[in-house]
Amino acid sequence: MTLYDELVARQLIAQTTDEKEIRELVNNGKAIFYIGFDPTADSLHAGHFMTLCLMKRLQMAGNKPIVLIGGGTAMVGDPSGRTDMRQMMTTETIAHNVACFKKQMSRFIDFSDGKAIIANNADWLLKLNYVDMLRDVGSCFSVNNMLRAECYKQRMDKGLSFLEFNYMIMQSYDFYHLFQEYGCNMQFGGDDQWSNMLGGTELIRRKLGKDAYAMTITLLLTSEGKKMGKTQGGAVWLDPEKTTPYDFYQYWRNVGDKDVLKCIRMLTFIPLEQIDEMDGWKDEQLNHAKEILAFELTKLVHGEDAAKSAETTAKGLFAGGSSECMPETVLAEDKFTEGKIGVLSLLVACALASSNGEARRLVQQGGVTVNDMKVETPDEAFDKSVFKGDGVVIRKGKKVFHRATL
RNA sequence: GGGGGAAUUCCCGAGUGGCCAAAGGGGACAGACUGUAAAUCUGCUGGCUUCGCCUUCGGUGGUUCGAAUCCACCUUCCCCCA
Repeated sequence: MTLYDELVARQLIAQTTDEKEIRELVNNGKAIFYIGFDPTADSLHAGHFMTLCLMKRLQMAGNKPIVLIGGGTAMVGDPSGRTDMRQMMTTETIAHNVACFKKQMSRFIDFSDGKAIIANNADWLLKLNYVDMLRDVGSCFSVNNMLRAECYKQRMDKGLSFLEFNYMIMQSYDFYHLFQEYGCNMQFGGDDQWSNMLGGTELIRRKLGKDAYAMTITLLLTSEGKKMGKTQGGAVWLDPEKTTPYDFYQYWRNVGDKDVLKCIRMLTFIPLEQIDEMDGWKDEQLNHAKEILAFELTKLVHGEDAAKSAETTAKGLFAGGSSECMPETVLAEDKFTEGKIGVLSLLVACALASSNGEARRLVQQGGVTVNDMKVETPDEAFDKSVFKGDGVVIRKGKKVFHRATL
């Protein structure tokens, strides 16, 4: 099976400008493609993960990836998928984020011997002169067309600043620049980037009379239509400091039934034949498929050891027993009053509740268990001595485990 | 440049002088059921020393016994005209 067919089989491809040509380039390792990353946070998140995997697949087939860090475009802010204006970022923050990205990406992309390139569009965008720019590329864009683009349409009554309106032009300029500088002939991106990407191919055609291609990747949505990789607390990060490997594992362990196979197909490197076999799985087996998904992804992001440890921890905890590996809080001396600590303070100290009120509610609703004993009243207090040694295992709800020690 | 409108708790959105910690929905969280899934039902959703008190309704001042609600100025946004 060719690489392109595999991408299709994995349902990764959403739209293409010229399927035949792209197939040809990609399969023969002739694509020099770029994908843009906006450095809006100091870590990549689960949403970037699929993109990184795609880059890896393509690189393994001999194609050359260009990671384009949007240090310049971040100064503008992409309005796509946004109902409000992005917050402007300082140059220092952007530089810091860029550094963090580079580090995380090297896990997926091989940057040795010029097999991949990292570029930062701040290097050329920030130097542009306004009038030159207008004359040079501004004439190639039709405002009428731009306004028809989906990403702008959504913003027509919510407000769209001129700053953001220019995002498409910046992104198009990037492609144009990379085409000339590195012979970059293809751009990939999320499906929400489609119109921005077309802007680039169009600009190259107009300015240089040459063809470049664009392909979008299916956005990974849950069966409810929400973006995958988001939790109430925000994104699922790839940085173990921001989302622990255990939590990362748990996120995938808990995906809905309907989404499991889709995730396995799109995100893992498990051979397609095996995936097809899993396709018929139900109930118990399907539940097992989630373990596979969680394990595979954790392995890819955090390494095999971390994945194993996350798996063992999860199995230990959910099988009823306890386990060594779980988030832990060391209780400071001043949390105790006369050698005791109340449940409410305990929950707050372990960050299981954000306030005493929330802690009280949890207890009243019967959601708190300490060392397998349900806490009945908010007045309950624990003697300092019980925290000695292995400490105390606190369970909030069904899934959140936490250890408190001295 | 002129005219009209908007800003409410995590989000959407009611509320136009006291009965407002603020309807309703969504989300989140907890309980029951389960497979660490989904669906469903229930509870819950500002803080605290919790039968009471304190801080919130874009910002700053003001009117009033009393303001999310009225007035002034400011900020941001939307719509119409140019």
